[in-house]
Amino acid sequence: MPRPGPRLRLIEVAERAGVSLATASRALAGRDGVSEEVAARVRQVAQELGYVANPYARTLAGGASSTVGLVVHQVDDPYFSEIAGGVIQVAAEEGLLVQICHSGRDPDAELRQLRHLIAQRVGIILVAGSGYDDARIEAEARAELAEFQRQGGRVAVIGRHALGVDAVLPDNEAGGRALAEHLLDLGHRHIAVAAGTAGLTTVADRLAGVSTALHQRGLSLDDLAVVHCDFTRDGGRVAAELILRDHPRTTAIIALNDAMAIGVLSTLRAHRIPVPERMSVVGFDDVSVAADLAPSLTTIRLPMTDMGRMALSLALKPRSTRPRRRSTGHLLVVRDSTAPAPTPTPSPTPLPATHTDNHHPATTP
Amino acid sequence: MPRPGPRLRLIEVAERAGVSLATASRALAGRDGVSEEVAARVRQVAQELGYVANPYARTLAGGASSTVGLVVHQVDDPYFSEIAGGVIQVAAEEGLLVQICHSGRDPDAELRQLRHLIAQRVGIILVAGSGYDDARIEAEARAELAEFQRQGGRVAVIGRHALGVDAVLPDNEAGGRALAEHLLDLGHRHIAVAAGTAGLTTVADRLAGVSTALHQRGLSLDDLAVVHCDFTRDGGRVAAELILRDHPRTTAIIALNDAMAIGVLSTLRAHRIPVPERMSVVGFDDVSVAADLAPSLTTIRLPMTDMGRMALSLALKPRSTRPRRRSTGHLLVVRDSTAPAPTPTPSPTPLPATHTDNHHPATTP
DNA sequence: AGCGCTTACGAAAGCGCTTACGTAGACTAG
DNA sequence: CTAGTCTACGTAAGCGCTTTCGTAAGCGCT
Repeated sequence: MPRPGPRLRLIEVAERAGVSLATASRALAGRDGVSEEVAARVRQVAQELGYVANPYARTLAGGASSTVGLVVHQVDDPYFSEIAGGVIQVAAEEGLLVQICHSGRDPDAELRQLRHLIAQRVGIILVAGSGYDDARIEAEARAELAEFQRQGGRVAVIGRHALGVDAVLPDNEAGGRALAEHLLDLGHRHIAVAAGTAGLTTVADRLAGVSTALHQRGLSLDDLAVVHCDFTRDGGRVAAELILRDHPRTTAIIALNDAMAIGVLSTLRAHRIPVPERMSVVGFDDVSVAADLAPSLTTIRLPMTDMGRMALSLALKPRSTRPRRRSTGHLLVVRDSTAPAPTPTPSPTPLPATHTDNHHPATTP
Repeated sequence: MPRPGPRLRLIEVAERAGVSLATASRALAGRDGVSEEVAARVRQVAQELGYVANPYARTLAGGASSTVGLVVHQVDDPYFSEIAGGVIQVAAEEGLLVQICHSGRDPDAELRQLRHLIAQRVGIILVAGSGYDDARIEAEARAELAEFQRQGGRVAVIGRHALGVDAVLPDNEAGGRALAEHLLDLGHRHIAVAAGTAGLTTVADRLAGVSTALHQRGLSLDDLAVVHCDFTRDGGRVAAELILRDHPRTTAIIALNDAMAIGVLSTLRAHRIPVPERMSVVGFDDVSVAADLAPSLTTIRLPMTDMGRMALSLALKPRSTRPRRRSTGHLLVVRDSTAPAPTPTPSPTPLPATHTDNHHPATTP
């Protein structure tokens, strides 16, 4: 088993292979200008010696930096940790390093992190998480990233459309529509939305989908109570309290992500409101615990891990003239938290919930 | 607002401040040998220009690398993502970068990642997650880390004791004991353990705690059914199936982490076995969803985020002669998944569960 | 044979920083 | 007043790599 000595340098490999430093470098980088025979020998020696190039020297000397910077809201949010998992998988396959930093869903902090990553000369920047409804911030971020790309950096984002770079776009609008249609099909007419902070584009997009569905069914938006709180579990708790207080006729709550849905369920449980018999609840994202809640959560499945993989794969391709876009697709997963709307005089035996999937697929397929 | 130009170098800062390159370097690094007056001027200029040192050049030139490598099983496991969150917090405060890689709970992969990080010349290595009951692997890892430290690297681990480095040690044994005592107090006498893979030290330690508690109460281990499966939710599912099949008298299941507990609950629900009325279930870790499950999960709370913070803080201190150890402490959190053991002839109205905490504390305190 | 062209390789110049080492000038000591 | 000691700073030598440039050899062509 090759044990890399204290500091094994390329020159050692080169000498051992009987070639010059330059040739060894070229051989290992797969550049041409080296005969296949010599290249093979160099690789062989490097392998035997367990040589790993010093990335600092390599980058300093002008090679592309092999580290990818990933900006997320918080890694300990399941949505982002799954994305990060996907990114790390691909990075490992490609021999890249992943640096993770937090934006804390704060536009200014995000911009700072972006600048920091650029100053650190990472080769690839990935930004995950909603954009902001703030023209100044978005413009600055856009300019910063454009300049970074002009200097050879590669960028991809997940879930934002206004940055002029390759993007993986979750089906927010379509998912919102599917959620609303599902509830409408179940007969709900008094629907409330536990929405995240106004100003997040993800929130706006999902909400737009909900509105569209209502419109198409000829319902006015007056029937829709929208409550904006934090885009977190605690925000969901607060939102549910507000909905119960201000919109007592509500029979279904759409939480715009699973974290909020968990908060909503928690509040409903505290108020002893049976779900789904008296109140249906839906979430969005399908984080892995959604299937294990009680009741298990009807939600929109987004392929978070794949989104992470896709984002890095996009960034790895040579840059195209126009920004690429990849849609994620989505899937309505109906579980136990939704049921037909209660009739004004509640039926003694409520119908069982429509039920297509009670268990989450294995986490390690 | 300072916008770092294409490539702003230290020499520019030095010239602008009217000093030499060396002086500028010393001033920014806070070395002495520079008058406070000059140092202040240099810092001032650097600030104005938005100068950020090129970390590759800095590291190559012999300065300590400012990146910390974090090895976890999987970031998308809540246990590890919370730890990672803590590490990232401290890193941000200290201006460090965090590189995350996966070991996949595979000893060989972990060793590879370790070597890779060392080859990448990170300055600090943090390893989170159980150790392995494999003398060869542990010895190799130990040797690798010792050599890394000999060359000035800093290391801290979370949850492993055999590596001869600073360690943050979760209260696995004590937690296991507390769990078992809780169930014994509730009158359970036929207890089963859904244990993770044999060979993980975390599993062994927690199990040891359970055994100790049984012994102290004068119970033989024959009353304890231990089933080893994967240390994951799916492992918990399988374990529960086996327990139901092979140990039908069981009235309480100790899952050695929350992931397994979630799997256990899932299987019990599928079998329509009421929890906690007919079967009590406990977990370990208190991941943030534990409070939101149905029933909410009685478990041992470990301060994962703090563990991450502590680990990096330890590594940041100058190395001590003997490895430091920090215990995490633990807290038994009793929720709704545990209740008194059912009497052989089940009482018509089972007692309500002991109940001290039904809600998880806010995620962003 | 002589010319240009290509191919395979080596020599050497940096990349942007840190840090020995050298050297003024300002002291104290004898 | 000279020798020794600090202190504050500049000069220059790398850190380990990539890459430009130069060159010798091999090829086909006139």
